[in-house]
Amino acid sequence: MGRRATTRRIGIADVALKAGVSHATVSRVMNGNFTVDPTIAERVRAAATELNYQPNPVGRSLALGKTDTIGIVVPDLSNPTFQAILRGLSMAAAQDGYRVLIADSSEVSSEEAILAGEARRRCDGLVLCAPRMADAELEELAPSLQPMVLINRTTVDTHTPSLMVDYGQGIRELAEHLVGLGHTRLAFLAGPARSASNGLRLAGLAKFTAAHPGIELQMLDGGSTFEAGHQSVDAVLASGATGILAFNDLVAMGLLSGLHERGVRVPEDMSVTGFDDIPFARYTTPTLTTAAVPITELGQQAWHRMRDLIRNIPSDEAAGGPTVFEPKLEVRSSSGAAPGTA
Amino acid sequence: MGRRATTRRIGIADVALKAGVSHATVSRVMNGNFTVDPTIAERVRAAATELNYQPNPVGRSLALGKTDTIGIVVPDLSNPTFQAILRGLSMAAAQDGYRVLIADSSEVSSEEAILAGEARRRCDGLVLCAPRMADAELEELAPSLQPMVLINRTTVDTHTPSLMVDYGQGIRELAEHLVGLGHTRLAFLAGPARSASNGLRLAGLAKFTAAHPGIELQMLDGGSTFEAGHQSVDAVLASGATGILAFNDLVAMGLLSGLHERGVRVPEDMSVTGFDDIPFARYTTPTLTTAAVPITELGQQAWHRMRDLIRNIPSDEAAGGPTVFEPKLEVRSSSGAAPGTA
DNA sequence: GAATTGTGAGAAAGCGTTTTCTCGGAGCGT
DNA sequence: ACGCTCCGAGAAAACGCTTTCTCACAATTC
Repeated sequence: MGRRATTRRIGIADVALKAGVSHATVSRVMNGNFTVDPTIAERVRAAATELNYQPNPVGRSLALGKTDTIGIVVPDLSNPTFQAILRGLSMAAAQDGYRVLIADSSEVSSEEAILAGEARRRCDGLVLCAPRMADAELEELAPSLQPMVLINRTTVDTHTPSLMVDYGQGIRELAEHLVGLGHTRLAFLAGPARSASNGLRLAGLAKFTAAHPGIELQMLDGGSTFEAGHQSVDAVLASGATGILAFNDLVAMGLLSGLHERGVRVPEDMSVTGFDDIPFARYTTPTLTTAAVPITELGQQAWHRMRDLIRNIPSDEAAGGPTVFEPKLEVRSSSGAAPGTA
Repeated sequence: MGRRATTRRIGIADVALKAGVSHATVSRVMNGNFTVDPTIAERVRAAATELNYQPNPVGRSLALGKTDTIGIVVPDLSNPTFQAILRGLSMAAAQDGYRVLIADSSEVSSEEAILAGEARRRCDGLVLCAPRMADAELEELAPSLQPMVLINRTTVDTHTPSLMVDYGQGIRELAEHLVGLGHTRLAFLAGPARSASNGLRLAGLAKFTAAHPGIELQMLDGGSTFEAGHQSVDAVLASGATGILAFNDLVAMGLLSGLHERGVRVPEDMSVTGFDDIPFARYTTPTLTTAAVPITELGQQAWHRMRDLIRNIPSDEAAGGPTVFEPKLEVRSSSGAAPGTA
């Protein structure tokens, strides 16, 4: 049995004793059950405040079968995208009296499954961002994680809400934007190879090239970080491209920084675009043209889906497939007319 | 009693039944208690894996009196500083099998106390970042939140570990750095008035001015965000100062961006410094001179202190006052010789 | 005035674990 | 062979709460 090392925290029993009633009555009073004589209720309340009684949430959770907590699994907490999702989720959940437990898988996909399971068991639901997890594993895991909301992933079973960002469309719009500025030689600074969202971008770009046979589009290896962008300066310059589509804003910023060091002017000599529209994108020099993803809102939506799942267990109005967020082209000053254009 | 709406999750009882033993034995096996006949242990393990049994952490927590979870209260999850603390904390705690529950007070200091209490009750300990909370309230709250680790705050009672950043020293070094570059007219773009860390910076600057009677230092109202920095361009230009000490990197970046729009060259016409050395500081244009605070490490340290608190309840080796982190001057290219200097 | 309904509060049964207590039985010494 | 110790496993209590069940007592009705 649990040994409480220190002086026992004061519990419902202490209040009951002090008020001269039973535990049950104290519980009823604390939960606003009105089948209690006002006189007694007052006495209980007085005792509770006097003892500064605070119900133990663990006992409560055990009895109620719920924890008022949801978990979120993210691959990397240092990534602004996941920070924003977490923030949106946390704020929205807090509005409804729920807390958020975080689990950072550190990009280790084997950890994702374990962390997800552990987090789920401690919580009433799970928001899963697992971009690297294999489809098969996700599919297998999904049933045991319900209720769950997926970010940028889907399962075949329809009752797992899914929030997707249309990266393909976004990157396409950015490419079109560059073409509209007269660029004919483009390069895509790709993200991590096994990233699901990178795959979506590639698919979008495939459509783009199909629609624009005259435009050259090179694929450059990159990554998802500042450093990756910074280190790819040479490759970018060697490519001869004048319009660069970076995997995301971080990469674009790294690239911007590297180009500045090399004396390459943006956008006069070269145009650079990001993706995500993280808060910093507005304040780079030059300010960054990007595709804005309403990430915080996405986190918020994740909570709303989760809330629906938790509340009306039978209702399944979200069966209309994944909710898709369309990125919005955000033209700033890192993109401009191609060199040699009037 | 708790009604389980859906089909009951499989519990210890199911395993016991299948293995033909008692709950107790299953528990013993699951916890690696070796006073169990290996034959039976194997049988139990087989039953457990076959049923895919996963112990319910809530029941476990109730029995054990611990949750293997710690809480962190932050004033604003969109602030990179707190994101970094959270990350360091979360990663370090995960190493030891602990999880992190987050509570964002949204800068509402009245919320801080309530959130802190709620989080604490659900967890084994609390890391508190409450820069706006009144000293008296903190002092009053502290006993009920133990074990607790404070960030950038202290209590009079000595057994609450405290992690402090020496903002005063950091801002002083930045100011000295600017003076060393020949600047004689400086301005400090202050942070939120009630912020504890802003107070520390002001104290540091007071020492600075005392030591440098010949140097002019103006105090400008600012804030703690990009926007604040961006909006203070006019005030900065009007001040006539050539060396600007921004409250933090965010403000510095906003200012940098605003100055660029106005055609003011940095560092040729004006030097700008930040504070914190957030990851982005390396990639601004120009790269930002700042005082580096090892924030992630601070989060990590917070966990280590917490771990000590949780493990050896009596031991109190940390009684040597708060741990102070000294910011390290990080000279980059946003600071340079004062205009008109050889 | 006796039977019936209603009301409010205590007793007790969970929720799912861990751990103490207890006890049957095997092993050993005399 | 008897008694003692030791060991392994089941019974049961405990963790702190919620909620059903139950029952005493008061209030109504015929």
